[in-house]
Amino acid sequence: MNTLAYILLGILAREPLSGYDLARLLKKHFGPFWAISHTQIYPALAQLVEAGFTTYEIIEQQARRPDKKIYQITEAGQGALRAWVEAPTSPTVIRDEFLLKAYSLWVADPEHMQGIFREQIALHQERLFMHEQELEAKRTKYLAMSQGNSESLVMAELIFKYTISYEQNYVSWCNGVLHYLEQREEAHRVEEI
Amino acid sequence: MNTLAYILLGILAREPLSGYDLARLLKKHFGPFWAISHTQIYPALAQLVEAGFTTYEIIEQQARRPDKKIYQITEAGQGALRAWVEAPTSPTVIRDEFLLKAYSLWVADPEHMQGIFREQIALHQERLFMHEQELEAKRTKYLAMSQGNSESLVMAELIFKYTISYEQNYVSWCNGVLHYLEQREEAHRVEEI
DNA sequence: TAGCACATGTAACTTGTTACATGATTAG
DNA sequence: CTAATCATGTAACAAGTTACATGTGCTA
Repeated sequence: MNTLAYILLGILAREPLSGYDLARLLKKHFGPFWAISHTQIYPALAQLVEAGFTTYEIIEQQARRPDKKIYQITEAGQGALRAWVEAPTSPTVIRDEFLLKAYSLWVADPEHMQGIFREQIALHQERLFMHEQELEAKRTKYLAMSQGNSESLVMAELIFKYTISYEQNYVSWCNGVLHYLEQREEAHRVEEI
Repeated sequence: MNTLAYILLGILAREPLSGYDLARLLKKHFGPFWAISHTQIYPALAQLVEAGFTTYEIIEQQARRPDKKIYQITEAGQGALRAWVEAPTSPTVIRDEFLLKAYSLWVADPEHMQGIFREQIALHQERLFMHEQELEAKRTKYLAMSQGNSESLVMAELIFKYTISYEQNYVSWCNGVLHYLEQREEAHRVEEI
């Protein structure tokens, strides 16, 4: 069982879903911080079934669509998920290609790089906006249901809070570099006169 | 040429180094945000030589140590590096396993999870401290050399600034979750009475 | 005398991405 | 008529990790 398998288990612990639905949910909620393609999901689900952590039932579809397989977590699966959550996590590596480019920024054209940084800022601001909207959506959903499993919703909220602060930090860093680049250009111009 | 090759080029553009030295420098400076093992570095360097982006000279070692290969960036290599830096970067995925565990936090034992979060906080605080120290070291190095390629040092500084703010953000988020867990425990205790 | 620093590499394995494959329905 | 949505999968490839391999000199 690898991380992907536990991600799927974590979602199935909230509600039973098909592989397709899992892919969609993952793209929407986890897209920017853990991209998973459907080609990974299907073998992983088969693995989970083989390990006895999930079962599935085939739903015959109307309108002659391909049959659905709805996956459900088993008790063994819940135990495995819990063990994974409680186990120590090895330190994360960020692996951000853009930061590495920034490290070699000095070899590139400064004016061009201002454009590149503006692009990145726009991208992360868009993500920020998206996450803020999703947080709002979760909040209203949370208020609507006064009973039930509210804790799982609180955790989803906390994840969005993290991604929001992450994107805010990213944008403000990019802005800092951009200001540096602009200032330097200014200084160069003064030198020339 | 993949990202790894350009990372190596980016370092070699600053100073010629051996594979072993590259591995050491990468571990020290890039460790927490782009881990690279030496087993990846050697084939990548061979690839760079084949592409004509680097050359190397063999340095015979005293004390009967294995011979060193010192790699140097070529003009073609500098061009390739620049093209990579100036090219648009596809959006980063964070891929943080701990966040995914947090998403499934509600299935685990709350008291145990407080311990897990305290561990993470300690880890990231340690990293934060490390980065702050390295930033200081870069600053003194930067002030010491009044001439030369100061811009590459400025960029290295900016990277450390990013990692520092990243870790600060991470720690403060973990603290938020921890407070939530503590509060919830408190509430449960009151309920019981 | 055990382990670490130096120095370079290969091979097997795991994980993730891209391309391919099928096939109906519905909206623009 | 083209693209998107629904729905599941396989296969080839790229990237990254772990284990193995060699050999000396220094330190605890």
